[in-house]
Amino acid sequence: MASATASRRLRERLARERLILDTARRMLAELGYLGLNMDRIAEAIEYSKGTVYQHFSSKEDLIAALCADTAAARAEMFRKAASYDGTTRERLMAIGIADAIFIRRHPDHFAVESILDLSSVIDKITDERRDRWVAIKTAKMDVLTRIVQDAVDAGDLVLPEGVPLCAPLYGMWAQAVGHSRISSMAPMPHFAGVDMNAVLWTNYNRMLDGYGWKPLTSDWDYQASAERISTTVFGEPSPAGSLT
Amino acid sequence: MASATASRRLRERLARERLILDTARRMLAELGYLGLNMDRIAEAIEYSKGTVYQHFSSKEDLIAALCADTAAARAEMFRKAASYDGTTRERLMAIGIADAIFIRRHPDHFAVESILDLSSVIDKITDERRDRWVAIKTAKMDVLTRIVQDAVDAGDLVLPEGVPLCAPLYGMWAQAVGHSRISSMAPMPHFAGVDMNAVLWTNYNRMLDGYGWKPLTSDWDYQASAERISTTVFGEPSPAGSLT
DNA sequence: GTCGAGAATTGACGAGTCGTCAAATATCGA
DNA sequence: TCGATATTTGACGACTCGTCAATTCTCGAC
Repeated sequence: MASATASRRLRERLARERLILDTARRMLAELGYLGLNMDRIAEAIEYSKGTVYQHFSSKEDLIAALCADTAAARAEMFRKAASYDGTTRERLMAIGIADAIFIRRHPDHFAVESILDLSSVIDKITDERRDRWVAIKTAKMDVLTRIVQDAVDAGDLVLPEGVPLCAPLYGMWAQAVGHSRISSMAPMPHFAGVDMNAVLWTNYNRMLDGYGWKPLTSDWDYQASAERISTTVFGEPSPAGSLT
Repeated sequence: MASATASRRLRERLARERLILDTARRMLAELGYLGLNMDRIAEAIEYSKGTVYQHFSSKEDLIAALCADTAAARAEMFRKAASYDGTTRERLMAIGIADAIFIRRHPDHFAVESILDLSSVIDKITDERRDRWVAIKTAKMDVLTRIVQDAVDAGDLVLPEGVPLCAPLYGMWAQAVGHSRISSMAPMPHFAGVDMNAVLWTNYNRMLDGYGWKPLTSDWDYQASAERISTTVFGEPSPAGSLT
């Protein structure tokens, strides 16, 4: 039965790929991009370097795989969050909460992703992996765009003439990206003692209030929503801090 | 007269440093971080590699110098913008405009800065240069915090209990950072045909409206403000696009 | 004009890493 | 047991970084 052998082979291959990924993730967190070393990885997993290159075409390709690994988990959390049954603004909030919980679960994901943002790095990964990477991002945007569309259809949100559907999303996305970058920089004295995570949430709400996305903060207890979403969808306490 | 010789020496040294920086910037834009090569720089400027290392202690140190180079120009533009004589919200807007014009003038600055954000890279630069880098960032935050303080003092802005002064700044900063990062990624189909720069400005205004920072968008022509600030302070057309 | 001490410049070199590939080894059905 | 096929190996070539002993240059003193 040839297929039994083939299936075992595949299983072993996947297990080894997992081993490489886990080892690389640990090393990357510890030593950074420049410290990550293919020879050391090979040594750590007790295979030769050639075998590592059977799985990943280059060091950068391996990093991209690390990224895709957590990004898949992130996309799944997005999907789950989007199915939350509430107002359109609560559903958008659910995505934000999904992301915040994701960050709590995978604190070093964005440090890895920021390596890939260097154009000279992304140029070195295989085409399939790059395509998959773009597909994941696109799927997330689809989920989000759908929520805005629903809000407009339901009359919760009225976008002024000339403002595209993606505008409020873009505001949240840019803030989330900026937040994760700033968090990974050297701490600024101006932010000492301030819960920047709570500030991020405050700013989300201020912006959506500015768009007039109903129900407004003044008419709804979003603190309670955050707790409800967190526990219902993810079974965890809210990551949003105290909203204002 | 020994000082004449010394002064000429210094001048020559500075000129060569300029030459190295300009060459490196061009190469970095063209070939990316991984493509940038100390031997090639030395060859291009027609000096030896050892001489390049007289100026910069490592490849990463050179990149940090590139960054500091434009960052100094940016800080100067911030300072100029902050002195604009208008409402507190216009003054904040002036900073945003300064930054947008800066991006227009130095389109590849953030690509360079993002290299430095990799922790394993910043670890390799000299202490003085790192300190200078942090000092520039801090100075910019000082300018901004001052504007928010003035707004609160003037009664233009009332921050709810528990919201720190830096909150609205953080929202703008995070969006600016996120925007520059997203812009340098592979283009998303959801944004095709949309002027993301105009969207960024829309979002700034929505958020500040959400904070109730007076005068609100509904009571003031910020389009006109943008044009006025751009021409008055920088003698250039507004980079904000059409605001909504 | 010449000299020589000290400053500036050079580029060969050691160390380290990436990615390859011919050779060695392991697997598995006949 | 055997041989064809799949898998693994690690020595190797190519490349880059950063160093430093050797070389060249500079400039004031005589």
